[in-house]
Amino acid sequence: MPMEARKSGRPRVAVLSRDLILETALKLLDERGEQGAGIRDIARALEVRPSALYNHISGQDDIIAGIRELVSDRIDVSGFGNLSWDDAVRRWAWSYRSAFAAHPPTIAIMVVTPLAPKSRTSQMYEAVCAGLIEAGWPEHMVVNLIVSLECFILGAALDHVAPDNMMDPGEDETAPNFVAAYTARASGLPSPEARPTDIVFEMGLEAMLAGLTATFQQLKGES
Amino acid sequence: MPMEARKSGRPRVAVLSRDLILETALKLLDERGEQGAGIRDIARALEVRPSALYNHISGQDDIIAGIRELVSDRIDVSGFGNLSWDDAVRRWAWSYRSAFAAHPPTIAIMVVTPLAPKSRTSQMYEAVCAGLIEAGWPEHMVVNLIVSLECFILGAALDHVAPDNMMDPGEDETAPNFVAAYTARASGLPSPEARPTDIVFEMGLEAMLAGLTATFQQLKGES
DNA sequence: TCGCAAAATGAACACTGTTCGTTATTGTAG
DNA sequence: CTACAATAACGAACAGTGTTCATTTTGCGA
Repeated sequence: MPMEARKSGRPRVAVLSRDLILETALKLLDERGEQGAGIRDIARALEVRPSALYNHISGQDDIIAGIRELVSDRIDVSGFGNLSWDDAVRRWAWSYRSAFAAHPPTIAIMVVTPLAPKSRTSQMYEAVCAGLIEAGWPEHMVVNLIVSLECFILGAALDHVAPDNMMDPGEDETAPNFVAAYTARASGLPSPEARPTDIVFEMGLEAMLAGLTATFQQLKGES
Repeated sequence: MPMEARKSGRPRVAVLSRDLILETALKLLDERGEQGAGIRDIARALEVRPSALYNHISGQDDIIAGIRELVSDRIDVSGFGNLSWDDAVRRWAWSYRSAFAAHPPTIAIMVVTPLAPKSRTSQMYEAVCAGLIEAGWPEHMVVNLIVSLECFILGAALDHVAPDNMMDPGEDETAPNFVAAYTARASGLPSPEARPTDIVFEMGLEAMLAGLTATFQQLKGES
């Protein structure tokens, strides 16, 4: 750990690598959120100059795409092939939400960044596809099913990082039904430390799975 | 429309207003997307200096929050009180997705920005709450129901602005099921110009509504 | 050993959102 | 009507962002 200024020129021992940069970025995201994980923050944490990072990554978008890969590793696909398809989806969905809720910036980028072939994210999709096809879902429906679940999951991940009271209507006398419903919601929580976002996620996921299960049984009934 | 440089000091006729700034920002977002709608872009479009905007808005976050209000106006709540609750939700959800898909930046901010009392967004929630409560949904469940639908809608809005081929696995031989499912999806489109995101949205929404309808009927059966 | 490539620092760029001083005009109170 | 405070524009500059490119130093392969 050098206490003096590092010399210009190639170091004797490599200081940086792509993986190190990505792991540092993810760590900063975890600790400080989006605002504390910029190029300069990462460079400072690694005790190099910001421009040194560009020898290993092409830019900030590259960092975010790499973080996405790291986060994808946290998505639990172990249920597919071992549990019923809907239980496997439950496990996948909860772990998926949890993985991305910790890193909101990756959500917007993930939705917009083309998938790199042979990436970890690609392998995650492979496991889910294989599980659903094996369970009996028609091939042409599987990707749509995954994406629609993902829409819900990613929206829910964003919801999970928002403050719990951000939808509080206060004492708005122009919105009496909204106020009453919001108040009633708080008194309907199973326990004081329960997060509303967990209730929302379970409600939405179970509704989707119930609907998909009905579709699935209809398809089985037709064949 | 002055052809010469505007003088320093208060103008004889007001040049700016909060509404004008917000409408211009929304227009730029529509035309150029997020990258073409910054403070300097708005100022340039209105032929003033960037700092002049700060007499009417507190900052960029304020602009985005204002845009959110304008976009909320485009959400169609007319079905509530006039249609069955699930048909009203369908109309709301499709218009909601459409309104926000055009302005991705507002999604991230909306999820994180506390709701201002008596705002248009608040009125939108009031209409939805009133409709669902009138239809018979228990008060304590209504907000959770709305938020879970919103999670899906906002995720789907993000999905809708992404390129259609961003999930293309190409010829990845390590992901055969994924490749097969992706290929089969393309051949399963109802028409060549159909957007996959519309299929996804309908599939997910209908699944959620089917599940919620089952829950609703269960609640009615219990009472 | 030599030459080229890699990887670090250094210097600077273009751009962002924002603050605050100056200028010119309006609005309000006496 | 006058004086002063408030308003709203421009001007100048700030702090911060991601990035490029030149220079320096070292590793690696032939």
